Amino acid sequence: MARPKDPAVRTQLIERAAVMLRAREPITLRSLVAGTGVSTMAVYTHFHGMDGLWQAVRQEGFTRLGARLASVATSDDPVRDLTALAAAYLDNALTHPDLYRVMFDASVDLEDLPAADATLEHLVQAAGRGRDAGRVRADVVPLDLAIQSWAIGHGLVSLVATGPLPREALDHGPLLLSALFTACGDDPERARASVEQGWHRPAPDDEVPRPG
Amino acid sequence: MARPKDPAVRTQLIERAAVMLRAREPITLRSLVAGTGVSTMAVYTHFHGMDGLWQAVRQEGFTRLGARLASVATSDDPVRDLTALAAAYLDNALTHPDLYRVMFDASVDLEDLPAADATLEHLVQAAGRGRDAGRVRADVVPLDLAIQSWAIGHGLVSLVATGPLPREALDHGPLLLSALFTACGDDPERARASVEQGWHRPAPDDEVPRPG
DNA sequence: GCGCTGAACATAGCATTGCTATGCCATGTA
DNA sequence: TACATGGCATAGCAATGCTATGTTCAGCGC
Repeated sequence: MARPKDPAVRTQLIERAAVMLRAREPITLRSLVAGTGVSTMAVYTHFHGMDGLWQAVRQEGFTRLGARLASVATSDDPVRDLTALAAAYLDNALTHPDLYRVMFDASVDLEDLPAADATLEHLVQAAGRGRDAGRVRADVVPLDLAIQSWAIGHGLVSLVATGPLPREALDHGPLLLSALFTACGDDPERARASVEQGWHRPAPDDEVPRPG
Repeated sequence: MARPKDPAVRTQLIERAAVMLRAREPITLRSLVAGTGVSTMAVYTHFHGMDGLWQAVRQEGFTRLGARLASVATSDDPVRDLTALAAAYLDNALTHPDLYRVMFDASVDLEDLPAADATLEHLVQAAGRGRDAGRVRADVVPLDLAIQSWAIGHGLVSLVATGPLPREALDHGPLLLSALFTACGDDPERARASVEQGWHRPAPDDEVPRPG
């Protein structure tokens, strides 16, 4: 009955926005559609304006983060796994700092909550396995432990990626995590060993040439 | 030799920007100077443009945060004090969420680093007293403990103030802090008691009517 | 198979944005 | 008191997000 939207246009614009974000190019309505062959109106048919585009970009950021976390293999050591998830979280944020900032800097509106929850779910699963394995006390709610791990990871990486702390501050991660796991009932030395196994120093930023 | 700048204009503009930020009004060059009696050029003579204004607003945010932290009384229990500083940090961020976002959301440029360091210094002092009092091990570097406390506080409050977590997530603060202090050598029960004394539930947001 | 409907898309123009060029004038110095 | 210098006001610029209007093309009834 009418001409259908081209889904490729939507993904193309999101992808291009992500690329421009990474290249530190300012993302304006006109610069976004320049070179794509579509006009500015496409942004309005697909996203209802620039706000909707940013929301879609945030969604894409959470999707990629979810994929990154899903790629973390689960082992028979849930504490190690939870640490590895936190490390992957940091790594993702440092690899895509601009995308990460868009995800969390702007006020997260209600539309984004499910995406954020899906991210958290990965941590909740690992925390649950930690409880099942007896590594943390039975009265520890997996969601709580997940949130606590998230707060540590987010606090560290946001102070480093877009904040005042130098990159070395990330080295505080293992101590903070093992402190948390110990407080939740794990044996201190065992927690420390698991964290050391799961932790890996985040990779340095990809070098992206600035425009101009 | 020439007409001196009026310092009152500068503080007036910063103050007005903070008020507008709090009222969630969009801060534009023209809306900022509207009603002040000064023209748009004042922003350029005093701040060299809007970027400089935002920088000054960030500076003001750090200044107020520093004043808030300075108002935290020191006691004979450094662990309690460090907790109270963290609680004051959260309280400040929740009382001025928009100012807090401006402080940390935008890339912190080099000009802002001294202000951020001054904030951190309050925590470093308390951490140092904690070490002097033997509450944490002698090999714990005060700066490290301060950064770790900061990461916990910032992670929690930024996920709550401008992020996806509900306000109740702040209740994880005591556990995270006491876990940290315990990991740094304090007696677990003693740490828990000190944290409980220093912690106070942040006050709810001031109700500010939205424009329009 | 054909014309109609209606949504996707292109074009053009709007108000508003941050910024700059220019002129005026107050103020400290000589 | 005359001058020079920099703060401040005015006006206008390019660029921004958005909307009004026109054009085109996919899908349905006959």
